Amino acid sequence: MKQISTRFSIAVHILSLIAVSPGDCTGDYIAGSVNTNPVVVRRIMGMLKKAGLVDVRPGVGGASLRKRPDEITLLNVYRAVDVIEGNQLFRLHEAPNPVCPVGRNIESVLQSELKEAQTAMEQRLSQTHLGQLIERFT
Amino acid sequence: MKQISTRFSIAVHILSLIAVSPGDCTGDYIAGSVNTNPVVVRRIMGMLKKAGLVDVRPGVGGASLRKRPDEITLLNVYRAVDVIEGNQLFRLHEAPNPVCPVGRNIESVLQSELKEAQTAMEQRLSQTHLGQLIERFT
DNA sequence: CTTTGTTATAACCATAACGGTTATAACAAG
DNA sequence: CTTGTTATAACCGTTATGGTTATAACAAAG
Repeated sequence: MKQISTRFSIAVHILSLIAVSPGDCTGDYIAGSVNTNPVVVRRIMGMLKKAGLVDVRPGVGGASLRKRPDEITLLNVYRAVDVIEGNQLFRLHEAPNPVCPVGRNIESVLQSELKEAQTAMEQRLSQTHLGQLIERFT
Repeated sequence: MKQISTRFSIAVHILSLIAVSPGDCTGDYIAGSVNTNPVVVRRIMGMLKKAGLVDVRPGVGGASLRKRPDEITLLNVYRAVDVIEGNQLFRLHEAPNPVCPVGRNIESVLQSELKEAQTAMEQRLSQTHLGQLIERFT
């Protein structure tokens, strides 16, 4: 991966729209604001639904939040859209040579060290919630 | 991206090997410890060289560090192997609809917020240096 | 000068993620 | 029954990735 997928930023966009104009949030309307295909939007809304963040029903247009905006953190969204694999931001090369002291230990050493870096990032994501963002969409 | 490329973890592996057994660090030897193809190793060593971390010369086998292990942080390595694009971990969807208040502002709002999360991660990477790692390869 | 072991790099390939697109089915309300 | 919607499968072009082969250039030893 060169970059984390736009699914994340699109998901934040979607949730912001629902928070701001709960009335008209059909897939097509949202797609118009995001500037992408409605199917892309619905795919992501399906993930947000599965994560318990939004309420969408087949057939009936419009979506609604299942939590208050200040209860939805960026980390919640990030997790919902399944944007990194197996909750491991860093991929490690596999099966280094166990005969070599470096090869034998690098996996566990890096694992713990990189996990801390990942946690620092996620911890920062958890400090921002949707409520703070929509204040800035005036 | 689902995950950050193994180039990063392989680069740390390479640098650790050079720090620990400076003598025999040919591309083939390193590839044996990493358990991959020598060309993959040399590609990454080329990046480390370009970043000024390592000294390698065509023809002559063996590599050496250009800085002390405690002067090489994980962030230096991470930057050297060019593992994320344009120094932006998070990719944003482009050209949201400027007519919509959300579409008009989401880019800048997310940009600043996500940059902070990214910085938190990188800041943590910068706190660990190669010297600390090789202590743990006993 | 030639041989040997190396670095450097281009080229190619299979795999997978991504985001867009079309098509089809199912559902709800008027 | 019609209309507008959600849900989802299927396909496609683009790109990153990591492995592989091949070729050139270089340096040291003989």
